[in-house]
Amino acid sequence: MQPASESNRSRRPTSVDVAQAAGVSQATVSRALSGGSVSEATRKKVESIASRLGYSPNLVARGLVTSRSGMIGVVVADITNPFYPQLLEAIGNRLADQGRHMLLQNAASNSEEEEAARLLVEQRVDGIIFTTATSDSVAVRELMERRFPLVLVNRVVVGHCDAVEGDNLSGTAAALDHLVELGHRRIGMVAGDARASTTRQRSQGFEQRLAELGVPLRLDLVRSTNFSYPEAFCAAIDLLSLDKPPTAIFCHNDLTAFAVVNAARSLGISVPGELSVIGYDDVRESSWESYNLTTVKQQFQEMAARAVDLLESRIANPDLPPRHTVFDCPLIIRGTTAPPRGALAGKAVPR
Amino acid sequence: MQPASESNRSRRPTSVDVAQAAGVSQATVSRALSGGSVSEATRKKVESIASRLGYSPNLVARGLVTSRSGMIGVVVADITNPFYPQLLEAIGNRLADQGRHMLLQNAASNSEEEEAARLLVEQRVDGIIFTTATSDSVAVRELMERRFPLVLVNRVVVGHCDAVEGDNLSGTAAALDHLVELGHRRIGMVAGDARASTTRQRSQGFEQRLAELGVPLRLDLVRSTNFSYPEAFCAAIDLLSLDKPPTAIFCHNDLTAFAVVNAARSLGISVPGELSVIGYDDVRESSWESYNLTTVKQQFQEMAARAVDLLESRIANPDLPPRHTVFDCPLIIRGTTAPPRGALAGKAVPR
DNA sequence: CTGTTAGCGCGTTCAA
DNA sequence: TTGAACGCGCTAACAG
Repeated sequence: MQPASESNRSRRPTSVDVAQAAGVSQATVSRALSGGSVSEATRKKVESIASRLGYSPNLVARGLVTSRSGMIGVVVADITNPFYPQLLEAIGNRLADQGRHMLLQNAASNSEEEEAARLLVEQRVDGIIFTTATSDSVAVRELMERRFPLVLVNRVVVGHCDAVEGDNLSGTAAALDHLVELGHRRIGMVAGDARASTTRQRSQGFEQRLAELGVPLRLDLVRSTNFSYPEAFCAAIDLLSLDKPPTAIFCHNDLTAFAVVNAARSLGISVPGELSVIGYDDVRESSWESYNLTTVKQQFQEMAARAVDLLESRIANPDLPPRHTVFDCPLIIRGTTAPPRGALAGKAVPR
Repeated sequence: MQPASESNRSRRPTSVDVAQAAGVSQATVSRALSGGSVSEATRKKVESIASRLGYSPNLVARGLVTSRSGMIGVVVADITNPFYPQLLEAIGNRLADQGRHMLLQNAASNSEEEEAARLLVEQRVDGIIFTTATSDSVAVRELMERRFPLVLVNRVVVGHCDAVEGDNLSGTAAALDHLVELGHRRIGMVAGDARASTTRQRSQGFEQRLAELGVPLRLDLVRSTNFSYPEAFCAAIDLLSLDKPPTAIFCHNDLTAFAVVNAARSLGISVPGELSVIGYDDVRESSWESYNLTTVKQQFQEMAARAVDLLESRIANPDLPPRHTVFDCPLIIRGTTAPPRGALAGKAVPR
């Protein structure tokens, strides 16, 4: 039934095929389809033939010529942490607006990050967004030296590099102000990976603000994690099993805050009755009734948009000076914070 | 300080550069670095020079020759639904094992799905994993006609195509058996998008099993959603505000089950005391204390691994007959299901 | 084992 | 406005 004439069934048509069918040169097809100067008549003809043949340009071949792939690499640390999907959604939307695509790499460890960066470079992405760079990140350092377009989200490293991040010091300060105002004096912390700049800044903000508030820093109430749920859960169990457990715990992200809340519940400790918990990020789940988490908000949309814009301008002009944008981190007070049991709500009773 | 001799600072070295430095032909470099037959001596020499120059092959150029990009496109419906990150993690790991990379596209609507597919094809991915295909998916149909390598995860469409999915009928049946056993008779359902095969199968299983169990199907207790949290939350408020609300609700995924639990809590309705809830997927969050959700488990790891394997073999041999793998969906009983208030735990009291 | 040659599909000169 | 020719960086065939 089918005409035997179509010799190459599964081969995708190329611009040469379109050119032959249209009776023009391949160069004319190229111009017609990408806005070059051609007569209106030939443009019409080429376009109609192209769509009839189901032609779509081969971006690989185009990339080889233009040395621009149209792809942006994005490296995340742990895609199952809800922070990243929500950030990725924002980044992806912004990239799509610009006709770009996202090559995603999950990189849990530093070595995986290097591997991810290598792959992205080999795939000739036009730029990379890192959301995972730790201070000892070899990959980032090497790319910077090569002047490869990249931007760090939620991280900074030594040396100068385009970056967007939240104001971790003031965000942490706001969280502590709230807790101390409520009357808490035994404040614990579930920290993230010490090599991440967010961890360092939030830990520093923690110490600093406690000092300013005249509240003792209790290092025995501080635990390090890798930002993951399981480690935070264990850390919380550990803290809550102390003879004198903290009355409040400040967590370096919402995921670990969830773990702390759940650990408390598993021990029959009520939140916020017996334990106050504060997270960081304000992922969507935090606002849902089951957690109703008091947390420090990161402005996802704005950070993502800014990161993409920074990268875009960096690709267009690699000689720009490094730029660094810091976003506000407002405290969102919800239901996991309350005065400590038996406290008189801090030093002052509101008039 | 720097020698002025390096004329082209920012240009990446090519295999020609390596060849010149090593005093061999470019073809030899290519062979040496990709396991061709060369003498051990020249291989050593080429490798050392390549790493000294910081050479890494241009995968775009390689792709143009081999017409294989090494990339797999993955299309998801809503990356903020925790089901997808957990599936993506598994897919990504499996792909990485095979030296491939993942080009991610978020496609909320059907038109976005077509756009996503078009982009992936233009980028010359070697194959596509769809996790979103609805029955009226034009994109999938077109790709199938072109015999483009693709596999559907958690979905099937009319026509034959490689696919992996859970056993939705038996999974749903197990959920209903559990509810009816507990004594529930007014069972509601928060369904997903009617165009998704999972929705159709789970709805069909719902009707079918209720009939088999002799429990009346109450269509007034059924609501459709787009699988999202906000729609499910509204649907739950709606159902729970009825004069005679359901005593149990079966949800088409965990995300909507979370919404139902939270909606109940926002109305002061206790779960499972006054309302039993069952989800579908068994995402990690379901097992955490705050939800402790009874749910039907999908076997992420296995489904992801199988999907990648199917795609890999399809790429290697496009003429394979279509294959369809169905995974068991065991019921995981946790804390959101209990007998309805005042019930005598079903028809029979165990001996 | 190695060098030479020929493309992969496209964008981009240079002439006409 | 259009066509011919070239080359992006690489792999694969073919000689030697």
